[in-house]
Amino acid sequence: MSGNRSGVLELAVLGLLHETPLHGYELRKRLNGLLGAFRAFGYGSLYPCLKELLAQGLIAEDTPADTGQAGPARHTGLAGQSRYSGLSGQARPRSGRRSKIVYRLTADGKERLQDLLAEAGPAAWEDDGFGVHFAFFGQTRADIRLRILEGRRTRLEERLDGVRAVMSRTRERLDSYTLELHRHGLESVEREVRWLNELIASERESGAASPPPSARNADNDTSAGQDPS
Amino acid sequence: MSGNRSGVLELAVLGLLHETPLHGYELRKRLNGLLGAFRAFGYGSLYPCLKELLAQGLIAEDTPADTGQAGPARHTGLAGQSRYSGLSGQARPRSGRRSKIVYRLTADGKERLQDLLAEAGPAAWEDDGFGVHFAFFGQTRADIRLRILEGRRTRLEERLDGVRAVMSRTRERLDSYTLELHRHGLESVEREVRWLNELIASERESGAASPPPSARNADNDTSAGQDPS
DNA sequence: GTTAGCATGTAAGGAGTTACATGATTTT
DNA sequence: AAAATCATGTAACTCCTTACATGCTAAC
Repeated sequence: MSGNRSGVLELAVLGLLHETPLHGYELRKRLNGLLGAFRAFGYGSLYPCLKELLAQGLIAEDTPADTGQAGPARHTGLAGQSRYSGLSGQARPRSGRRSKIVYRLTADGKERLQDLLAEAGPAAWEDDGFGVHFAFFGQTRADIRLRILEGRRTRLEERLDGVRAVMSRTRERLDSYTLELHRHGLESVEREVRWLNELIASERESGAASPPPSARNADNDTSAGQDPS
Repeated sequence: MSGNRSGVLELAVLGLLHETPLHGYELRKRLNGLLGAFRAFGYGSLYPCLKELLAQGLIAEDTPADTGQAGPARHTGLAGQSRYSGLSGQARPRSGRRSKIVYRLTADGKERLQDLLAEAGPAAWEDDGFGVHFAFFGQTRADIRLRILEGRRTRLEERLDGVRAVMSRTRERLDSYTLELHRHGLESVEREVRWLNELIASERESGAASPPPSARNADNDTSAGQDPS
């Protein structure tokens, strides 16, 4: 089966494109802005990902005619119908010549994004996955947010237990550097647990009125509408 | 060009085997004890790694009290030893055929380990690499330790700069969750920088007498000697 | 007498990474 | 006109993960 891209990148790309259509280069900058401290992607990761999302029909190339502006989508160029098919023979048979390729979410892509955002399992608790999911909490249902935060906390607490067990079991064998590493690691994890506790508390507080379990699901306009402001 | 294993695992395995010969199963437990909070490996990673280290001649199967036959004594059954003291001791089978394959470092392996420990470049600054290198600081030369700590600190400070730049550049575009993610990430990194500062200070203090640049290199007992029972 | 834990592996593949290659546009 | 930066891509590779397959042995 072809690469079932289910990693961090897919969610990040779909999430960003849900906000506004973008071309690859700009997308990468926003990506690294969004993920900031904890993850960075290069073009060598991004473009193959876009290629495959395109192949799966989750995103589409935006033809110059239909997006008026959408931020940096200025294809002022139109520049000389130069050679677009150099070495690899495959000419890009799209209509207007443009130097940028602007991608937008398709209806399928929006659906897929919703699925990913509704995912509250392991993929959303692990280090990387959690970061991206958290970054898109603004688009995530309140009950899912809570489940993810709690799942993450549980995950970290298991990790704490494991480390503490090791530390007491093998106390005398560890040299001082290893010990210091564990001490610091433990402290970091404990700190993140406290952070999660605060977030959970504030989620519970602000979401006290909203019903968690109801099958609320109301956003899929299949129509193209990338609203042109 | 077989897989030039240059990742976290190689160093961790060589480092652990330098302390004492071990078989795979036990090795993995120590591995996950050593790396504790920040990394975990399964057998599916460990055994292929051992296989390749063996092929490269960096480790060797230990034939304890070889009872004559067996050539390549791969798990020839009927190990009749009494239970060894579980997890704490390395009192292992002192007689008969083993069902375990005990690995030890070869001379080449020791050399390779020294090379890896002397590495103070990017591989030793990145998240994973740093953790392992730090875990073996006890076997690392003092000047290398310092270089690694400083390199790591520089790396983190660059990251801080990057995130801060993004945060001020795109201030109004970030929703509150993304902002909170960045805030927390920033704080975590700042905390690690402070930790590094303390470590660096204490390294400088305690190592003030030792000469940093001298090519001191002094440990190779090629003699084996495991099975202390 | 069957689970639970010890012990060793392999095949397939996932999720990117690195290094490279090329051109267009803007700035100096 | 040169340099910087914008912009898009590919091939090969790395390093590990998942799922599977197998058998021994100790304990309940």
